[in-house]
Amino acid sequence: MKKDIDRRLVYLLNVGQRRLNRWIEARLADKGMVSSAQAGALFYLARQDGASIGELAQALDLAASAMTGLADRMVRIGLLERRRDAKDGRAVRLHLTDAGRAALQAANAELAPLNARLTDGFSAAEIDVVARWLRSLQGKFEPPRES
Amino acid sequence: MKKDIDRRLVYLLNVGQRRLNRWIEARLADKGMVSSAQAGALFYLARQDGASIGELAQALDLAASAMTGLADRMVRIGLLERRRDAKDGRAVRLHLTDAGRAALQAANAELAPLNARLTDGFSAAEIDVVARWLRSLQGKFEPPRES
DNA sequence: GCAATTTATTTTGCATGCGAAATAAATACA
DNA sequence: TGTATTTATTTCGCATGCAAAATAAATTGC
Repeated sequence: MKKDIDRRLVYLLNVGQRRLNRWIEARLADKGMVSSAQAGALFYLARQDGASIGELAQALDLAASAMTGLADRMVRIGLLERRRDAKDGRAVRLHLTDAGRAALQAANAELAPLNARLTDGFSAAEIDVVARWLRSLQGKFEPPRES
Repeated sequence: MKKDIDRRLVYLLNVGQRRLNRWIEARLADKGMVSSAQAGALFYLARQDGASIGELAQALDLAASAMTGLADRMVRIGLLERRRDAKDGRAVRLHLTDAGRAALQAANAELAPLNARLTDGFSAAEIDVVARWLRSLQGKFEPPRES
């Protein structure tokens, strides 16, 4: 296990994230619900209905092309509606459908206990450290600028 | 931002992991190197050459089918060799090729400063908390048993 | 010894995410 | 005004990862 030292955090982060995601997916899929990525989009649209692809991509830290695909699938299964922006013909605005709102409620309910589980066994101070570390990654591993 | 409270850690973990991964990929890809997932397999095989698909899947916390695919691609580009186990005809043992060993060295060198960057700005005690938290996810979000 | 079961891996089909190149609409500027 | 550039999104091809079903080689139990 000694050789792992240099990649310990990378490894733990990778595995942790994947484990959590798998767990969420399994939990939601059991009940025929929306996936984890889709839930993220629903959560955001709940607050900002009509957000554009670009806005969502930025909020979820996704490449625009990934957001297009995610939106595609969500439109296909009836959770969202695409509407061309009237003022700016390039932009696409996404709107929750009734089914989307229902899915959001369901996912919200199913995932409500999640945060408690994530913080279980750690003090508030410790969770602060964890959150600060996770946030620090965003600055440290900024996508390379291309301007 | 208030509504985000319930998913803050999920979100930070997701974004943090993806940022880090993107950064690593970009760094390695620039120099025509191996991907992040492939580097993980190389690292493991460096210590356990001849490990089976199953052993690697377990070590990297991947589904067996994902490991098959990863090995496929690595064999295809000449980093690994597949050899049927002589004693157990079901098992496949993976071996580093010379190209694989070279790629490992290169990736090792390129990623050496990574751990320092990951811990930068945090005390050893804080990093311990982070590591403990990340490890705790593995127990809390264990894949559902099916026995 | 051999049918039933277990174990290791593969195949298939899909979602997610990325980067690079292509489109299309708006804006700048000459 | 009309061309050049910028901006928003999409398309394409690919890697990664998962779950479920299929294969194939051991192993168990009788």
